[in-house]
Amino acid sequence: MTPGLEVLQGLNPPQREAVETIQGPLLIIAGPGSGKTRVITHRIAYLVRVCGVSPYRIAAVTFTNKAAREMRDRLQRLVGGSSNSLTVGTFHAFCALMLRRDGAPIGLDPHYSIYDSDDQLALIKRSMELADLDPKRHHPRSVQSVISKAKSVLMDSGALAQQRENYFEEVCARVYHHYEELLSRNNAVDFDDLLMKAVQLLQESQDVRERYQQRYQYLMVDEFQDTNVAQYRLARLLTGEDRNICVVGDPDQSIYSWRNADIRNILSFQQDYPQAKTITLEQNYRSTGTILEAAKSLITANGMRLHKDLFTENEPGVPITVHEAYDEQEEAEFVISQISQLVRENGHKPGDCAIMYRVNAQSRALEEACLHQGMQYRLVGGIRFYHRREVKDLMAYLHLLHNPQDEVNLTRVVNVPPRGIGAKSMQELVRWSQRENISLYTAMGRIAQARQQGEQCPAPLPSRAASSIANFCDIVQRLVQQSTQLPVVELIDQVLEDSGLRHHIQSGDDQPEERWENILELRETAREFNAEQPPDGLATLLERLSLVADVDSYEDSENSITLITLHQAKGLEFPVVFIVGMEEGLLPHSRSMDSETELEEERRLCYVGFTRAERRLYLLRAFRRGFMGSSGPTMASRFLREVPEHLIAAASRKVPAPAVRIPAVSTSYGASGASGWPSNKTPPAPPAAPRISLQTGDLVRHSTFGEGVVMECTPSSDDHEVTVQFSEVVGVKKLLLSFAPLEKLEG
DNA sequence: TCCTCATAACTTTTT
DNA sequence: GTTATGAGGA
Repeated sequence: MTPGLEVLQGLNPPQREAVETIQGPLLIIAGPGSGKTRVITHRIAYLVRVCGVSPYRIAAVTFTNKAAREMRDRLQRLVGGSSNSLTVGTFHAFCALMLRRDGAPIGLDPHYSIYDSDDQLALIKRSMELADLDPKRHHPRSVQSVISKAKSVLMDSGALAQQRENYFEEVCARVYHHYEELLSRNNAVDFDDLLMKAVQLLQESQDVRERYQQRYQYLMVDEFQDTNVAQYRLARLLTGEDRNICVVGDPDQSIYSWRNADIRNILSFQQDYPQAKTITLEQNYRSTGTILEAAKSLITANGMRLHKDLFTENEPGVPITVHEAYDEQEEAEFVISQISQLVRENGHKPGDCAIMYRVNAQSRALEEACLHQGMQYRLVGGIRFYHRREVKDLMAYLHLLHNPQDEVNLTRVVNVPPRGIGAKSMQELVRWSQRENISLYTAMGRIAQARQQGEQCPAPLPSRAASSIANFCDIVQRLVQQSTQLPVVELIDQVLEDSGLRHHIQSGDDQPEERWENILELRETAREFNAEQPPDGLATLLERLSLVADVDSYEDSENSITLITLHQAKGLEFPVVFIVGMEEGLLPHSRSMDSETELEEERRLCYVGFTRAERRLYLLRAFRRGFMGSSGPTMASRFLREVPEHLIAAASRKVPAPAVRIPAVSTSYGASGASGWPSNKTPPAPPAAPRISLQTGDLVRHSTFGEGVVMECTPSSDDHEVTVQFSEVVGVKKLLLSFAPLEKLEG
């Protein structure tokens, strides 16, 4: 056999065709569990080992760091050491590096800071002040989203001003203009800029463009359905004459349109490259027949879709379990006890099991249940590590040292820990620096210098404030000097000491141990790639840390179950999957329910959840769910109804219509068993009052109207309106559940 | 200037 | 149930 040809072994015909198609544009539509990553990595291995292409000339861009890392690991195994010279990374990381190395033609200083969305928001608020806008009238967040959206389609403020469609966009364009100026004055770029400026660079500098095009002869784009216009444009710009671009995606798993991902890129691709070959991967290797069929039924409810015919040769497996709990506590307790049972009786490990939910807030009840039942768990995401205050503070110091023009980060740390430079002093200082037309950092430098030379403070500041500022400035200047010489870990230690941050955190009364742990974790991360020493160590560290999400620190552990949002679960797989909160308003989310396209995205999200499961799938809902403090009744998710009845375990019950359970006046049926409640016996302690649950079709008895059938049960403010068909004489009555003397009949 | 307390406002998903 | 903001007092 020709050396290297074993990379073709074990591939099915379409997979093999995808691997062997190396010339020209290629679109791979890859259903869930169809071996997508396998195809990408084997295709790269094929290029390197069979076709003799230098790894240096191959780039693979992904959407998340996690995907990039996984790809890198697999390639390492397939092509060995030379995989190091492959370019594998996220769009953002790729752009950040390109801009740092080659950003000069578009006037970018390589020491630029990268602002995350929080920094972005802070700067937008400042821009709104400059534009004389009342933040109460226009929500900074909405402005942020308009600006970000504009950037994602490569519109600058001028373009937005021209193409505005309403008054609000006009306002945003004004803010955007100030925002652009502030960014450039701070020598900073936001996430969107990384893409937009990279495109700008490639468009405007022929030299840079040609260099990159020559270098990258083969480009692969993973999760293509999640790319936005800027990312697609970037991919096209990187693809030179050879047009060896291969994009892989699944429109049915597009769940990031809110982040301006544009499924239409797939259509554009076919238009832009009419000669492109399309290969569809339809065989699923992951899930049981039952799970796949449920997922297929669900997704066919969506309108516009690219046709796909998924199939599997796997066993049908066990039916899907649908469980209806009373509230989220019971839901959580059920899930955890179910997992314990699977571990005891079915030979599963806790690590096989994942619980997925729509919003992070849902993890709380699950965590409590884990604690309660002594189950180890790993929470993915949540309050993100890099968003924690102490972590952001330390990061802000590091950013400041690397880029002293960065006023967002300067402002953030100037009084952390408190050193007597309050809002008032800063306001004065800003005003003075503007009059003098110098940056904040320079202004501070002047004050410090005057002080050293025993001169009077040049700025109109109280002497106390002036000396605090001079002090702070001395510290920062000293650290800036050290930043180019010390390895990053030592620099971090120095910062922690000199700034007083360590003392501040450790002596604070807000969970000092935990916060210090977080600092140490950051320090540990820095130590891990300490191999990259100064002078570039700090830049690399900042770049990486600015672009990582927490999924990256995700590690398998066979003793812990996984708690994860549906979004983050994309790309993962688990033998056992629980999806909780299958309720209208949660999944689909209430903010997506009034638009058909958004609703379809919710359905795709649900589909992503279903297709993560290999062997067992559990769908859960609660009749009542806590909602910002108070709790209220819920309606079953329409997605539950889209799962064919015959795939669901007989023991579990499926709700065809809204059902509620609230305290009732009638007590005649006593214990909870009588209400037809699922058999698990864990009603949480407090609810002493008997409860009644009604759903369409239930038989009830009313003290005056007699027996009837429930037609409908809808929640109204604090109560429930029940429509009941009584005898022909009585007719249909609408009743309020809390007042009506209703009693549920079994049968 | 800084800290405490109260109030409001808000929660989708993330590079 | 949370976190961001504001007023008022030390």
